[in-house]
Amino acid sequence: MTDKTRVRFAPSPTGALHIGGAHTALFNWLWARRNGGSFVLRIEDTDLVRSTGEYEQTILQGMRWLGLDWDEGPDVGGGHGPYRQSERIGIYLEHANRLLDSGQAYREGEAIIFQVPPGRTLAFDDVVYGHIEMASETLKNIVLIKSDGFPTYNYAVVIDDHTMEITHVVRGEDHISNTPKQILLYEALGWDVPVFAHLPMILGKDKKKLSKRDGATSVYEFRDMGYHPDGLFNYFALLGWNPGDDREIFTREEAVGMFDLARVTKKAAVFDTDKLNFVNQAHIARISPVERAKLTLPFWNEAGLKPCDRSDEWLAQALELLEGRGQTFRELAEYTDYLLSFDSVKARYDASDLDEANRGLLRRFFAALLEIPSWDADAMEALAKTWCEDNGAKLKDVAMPLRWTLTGRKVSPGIFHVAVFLGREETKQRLCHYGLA
RNA sequence: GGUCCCAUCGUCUAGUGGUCCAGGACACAGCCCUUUCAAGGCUGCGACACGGGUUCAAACCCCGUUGGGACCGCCA
Repeated sequence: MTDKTRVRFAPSPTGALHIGGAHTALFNWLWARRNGGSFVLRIEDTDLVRSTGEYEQTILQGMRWLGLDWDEGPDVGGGHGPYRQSERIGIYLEHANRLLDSGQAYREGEAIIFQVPPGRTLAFDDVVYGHIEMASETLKNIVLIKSDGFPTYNYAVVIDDHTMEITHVVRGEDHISNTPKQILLYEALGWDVPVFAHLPMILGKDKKKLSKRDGATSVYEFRDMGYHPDGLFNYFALLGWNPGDDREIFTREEAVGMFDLARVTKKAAVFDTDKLNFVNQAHIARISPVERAKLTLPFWNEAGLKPCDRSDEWLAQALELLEGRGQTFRELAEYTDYLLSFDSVKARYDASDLDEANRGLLRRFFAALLEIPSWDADAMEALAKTWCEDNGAKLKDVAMPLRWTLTGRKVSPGIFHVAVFLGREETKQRLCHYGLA
């Protein structure tokens, strides 16, 4: 016997780790860590046709990426195994036979079916949804063991949660209707019922269940789009829960310290990419420049920008130039492409917007700029301002063309800071390429 | 169809009978800053689904309506 909190996440390996599953896993993890309890990972692979070992691995990797570590599971073992339902067939059969012997279940062909007793009120007090009850006559008899010898979900989940000594069953709201059936089985087996906490569903923009139409649905897709696991974690935590004050940006550890199942909300939540982007941006901002560069590496590589030619320090500084611009690592890579490669500039800009009058003015200004004694942003800006004043021009008349020739874009960080980062020689070469120096 | 669940700004939410002509965040708009875009600051827009009760008093309690959703599989 133990009074230690034990929770579990029990995915079936029939696909990647999707948003709903990740959300459920995260809340279980939070509750386990908050209480110093154990987080158990159980694989519900009794659907022979759809389950694969490959998907199981994908789910495990997705959880690791999100930072959800488990204490017991198919890969790490533990004192309550095995952790794959397909390896627990004997246990299911043993208890099904007990039910057969006591006359509470009957055989139908190869299957074993539980006889639902009439006149019973099945009630439980959900941590999130409160008191819920259902009359037993609204239930059909429950198949325990299928003709193929494998247990059904509603039966296996009861056997497993009890034998694994799960104290809190934290799962999606779509299981509320299954709970009365499971309570019936707990009682028939003579077992205590665990605490139930159902979590609100996560919906797509159309307020329907998330589907392919809603874009990314597996956590891997978020990784590949450039989200930081801490950002996704933070956003998921905010879906159906809040700390009770105005804090919205927090680390995993901070969330553990604040989490409480009693503060979980009941209403289904719509997944909002805008808010996720905001939260992710905040997490990108709080990590160190070196870490930021490390996480941006794959996206620079993907864009063919050869970050390996640069030092870690150089890459970190390139990113620091962005000063908060960019909501994903993918955007960080995109917004710094001109720093790593002049080719990306040439592909975007051909200087065809400049007429001879413009070029004349710009050549005179850039000549002065390239001669500046100290290659420093403040000095450049000061020089540019006085030069423009003396020549009847506006600062943007020279700043924008400089921006275009250096970055190939109409928006960028402060252009003199870009020039400083690029260096006097590179700046000169880019200006020369466009015939402006 | 049966059973169950849900219902505050476009979205995430605070709110558990008076302190709420409803607070925060994202998004959106405007202003400031400014060489552009962000970031930051300020301002604005914007909700208690509807109808009945209960009460001196209701976003909060009760009933109904409407609208969503889930489950009702030898899927999980």
